[in-house]
Amino acid sequence: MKKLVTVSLPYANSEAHVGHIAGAYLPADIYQRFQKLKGEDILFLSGSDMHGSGVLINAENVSEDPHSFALKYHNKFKNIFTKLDIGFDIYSNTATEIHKKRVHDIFLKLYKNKYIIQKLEYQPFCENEKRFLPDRYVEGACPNCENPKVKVGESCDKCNTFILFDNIKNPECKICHHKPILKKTKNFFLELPLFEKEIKKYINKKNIFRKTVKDLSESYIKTGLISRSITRDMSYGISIPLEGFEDKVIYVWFEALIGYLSISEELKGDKWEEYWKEPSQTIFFMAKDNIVFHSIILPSILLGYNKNLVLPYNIVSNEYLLLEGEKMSKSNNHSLLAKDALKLFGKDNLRFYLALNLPEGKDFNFQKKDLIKTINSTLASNIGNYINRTLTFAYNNFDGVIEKYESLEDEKYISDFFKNISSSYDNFKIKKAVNDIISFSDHANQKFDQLKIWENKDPKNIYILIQYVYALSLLLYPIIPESATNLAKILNTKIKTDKYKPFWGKIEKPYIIFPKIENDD
RNA sequence: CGUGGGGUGGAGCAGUGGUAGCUCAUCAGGCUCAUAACCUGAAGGUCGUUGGUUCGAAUCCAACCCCCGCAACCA
Repeated sequence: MKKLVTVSLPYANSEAHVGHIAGAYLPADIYQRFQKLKGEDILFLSGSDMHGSGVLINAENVSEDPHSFALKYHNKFKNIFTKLDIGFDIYSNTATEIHKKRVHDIFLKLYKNKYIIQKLEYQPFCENEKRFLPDRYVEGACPNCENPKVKVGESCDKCNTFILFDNIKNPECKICHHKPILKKTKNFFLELPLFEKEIKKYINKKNIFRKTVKDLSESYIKTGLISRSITRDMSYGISIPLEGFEDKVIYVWFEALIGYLSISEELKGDKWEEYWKEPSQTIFFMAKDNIVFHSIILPSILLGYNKNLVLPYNIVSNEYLLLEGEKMSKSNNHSLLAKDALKLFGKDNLRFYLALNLPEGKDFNFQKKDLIKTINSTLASNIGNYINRTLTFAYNNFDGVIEKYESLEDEKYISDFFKNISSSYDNFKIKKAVNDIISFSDHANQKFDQLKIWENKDPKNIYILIQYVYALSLLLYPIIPESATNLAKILNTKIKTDKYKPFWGKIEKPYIIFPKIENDD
């Protein structure tokens, strides 16, 4: 079956940190790797979001051209994903011609169908700077408590009043402190209320959604959907495909969502729609702040554009990662970039630790000390040591030759276990799968003791024990592909299935695949 | 009543109606094939508080307490 697996597009104005990886990219990769093992036809994609004021402002700060600035960060993302074995079929960006064409096509179609309409509205404008002022560029005093330092679009720290341009006192331009005026401007609006009924029905039926996804979407919809402006007075971004709007661009959140379609097309050409139509499923991984874009706005765009396109089959969101007990923050220099974590711990140690602790249900506190402890006690001492003691024993006592026997009890245990894991993955319980694999390794270690192979040196026993090693190579592959592949090489086999079948044959000289991390405290 | 999440043995977590679980740490045994690794057993929890629903509540409901995020870079 065809499945489209995507991860939300990262904003090309900063580098990936461990939170990005744990919150979205790693769980998506593990999921898609497993599905590929099962033989599903997976298209796994993402790409950098190249536009938006965040990119523009950051680029201006360092006096760079916004496009080359974004491209620089795009390449950094691409590079770190490759280094972390996030196995995208395509990682592109939203600055391509294909993307622009698709956005224009969708924009015009929605416009023609009156799902996008023009509205005149008044926006704060600074005559001194000769520019429209986005929300937070207008400062003033709170209308309720007179607190002199509030910004439009935020809540007052003191009394929690939400500040609007309509109610702020003594407004001034943040840049030059002149008083802004209201100036008429024409913008385009996406008429979300037209989709409200269908979206409500859609979300209601989606029992596969995690609790947060459902709750957040429902609470967003509860108060009724409102039209949202999808254009901005800016020079950087995707142009509006109508005459007379050369000084405006399409707002980034509208166009970035379309990236999923255009990037599909970029890789698959004319066949891209096959991944977006029945019976294909589309699955979106992201952190929790992106939920409503995917559960409400993307479905609305799809409904308005082409009724044959499927709505998201699942939206898999994760909570946040804390670092050493505190929220990550660049300005406080409290952040761990993915590339630094990679250097410190190594790819598979990092992947394994994050996978075991994915913030699926609640925030997870990433601690370096805990990582070292966890890797040493589970991946090295439990799983790694089991693999090593078994392989070494086979190599030293049986010349690495595993003869075929039968052990129905163990073979059944392993097959049943595989079914369990498969159902965990299919239900997007990735963390549970990783935890279960550790229990599997526990069971294998117990088996080793019970069989007392060092006394009897029975070839049937090594056959039994090696079944667990082979099983581990398959089980670990989605989580730590490189190490699992190395293990498969020792076993002289290849990883290409999610099903367990009895294993025998000649193995290569083993070595320690999962060394401990030296603690240099 | 601003809002979302969370409060489970020393630490980190799982567990959404039916005898409280896992990993680490602690203690006592065992084993020696292995990365001083592995196995067995023990101790340790009034599941934030109070009240309610129920034959039965960590799990459902209500109220309250505490912690974290919700201004900016930022998933």
